[in-house]
Amino acid sequence: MTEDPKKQFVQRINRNFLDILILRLIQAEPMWGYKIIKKTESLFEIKLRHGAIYPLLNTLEAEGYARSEKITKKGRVRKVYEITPKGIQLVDAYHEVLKEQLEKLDLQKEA
Amino acid sequence: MTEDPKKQFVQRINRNFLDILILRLIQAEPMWGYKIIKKTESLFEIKLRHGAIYPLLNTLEAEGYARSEKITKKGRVRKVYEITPKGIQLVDAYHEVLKEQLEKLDLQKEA
DNA sequence: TACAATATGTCCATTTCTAGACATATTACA
DNA sequence: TGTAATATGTCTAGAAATGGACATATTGTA
Repeated sequence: MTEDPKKQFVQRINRNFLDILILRLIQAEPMWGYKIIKKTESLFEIKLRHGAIYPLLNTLEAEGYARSEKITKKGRVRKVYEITPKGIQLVDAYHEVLKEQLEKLDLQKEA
Repeated sequence: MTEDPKKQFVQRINRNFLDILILRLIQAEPMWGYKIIKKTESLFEIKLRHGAIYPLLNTLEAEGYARSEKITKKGRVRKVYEITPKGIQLVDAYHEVLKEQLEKLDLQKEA
């Protein structure tokens, strides 16, 4: 019952801002869906469903936040994604909002 | 519609972490549902539905994150909520997670 | 008198999301 | 040979969230 609240928040953040998580990961280093899943597992101990990841990657590309290139390596076809300038803008906007939120709530505590 | 991405993030955060938003507001200053709605409007330019706020406040109290006191002022019955130690713990956990997330993603960029 | 604002609450149809199954193909390894 | 791992994709039943209506009571104001 008393589940670790921190772990729950990690799950909530990654579930609700999965698009941002993906964009940040491919911003750090271009990668493909399967690797995003593995990376998230090792970084955050969160298992992403591939049934959620692949459609989302296609959506992000269709909306211009990412672009992909098919790369065949040892018979494995990978769709390697990289972030676009529009995607970078989105991630930056997200960071700005987080900062603003924290600032506003700090001011409140002072008042 | 010039879909301002920052405004959209504010909405997403406040929608998905409404419980945390409320706890932070009542941590800064004890208040009641109606005031939370007005405060959020002025602080974040986000309109919260009272149909979402009131049941959530009751849930937060039932789960021990907040406690309330009925105060009648000029014929207006207000349920003034304040945060509990358990609620403070939850907000702290949320902050820690946010910090950790940012740290991990900074490391990635260096790698 | 009537309408806006303050204040709290429930209910429900629609929409959206989630978990997980179904589907396919190659490589690595015991 | 068979199973695990790599790799990408679709589909859907059930769960959850959303918007907004319904409901009630008081105060302030035009």
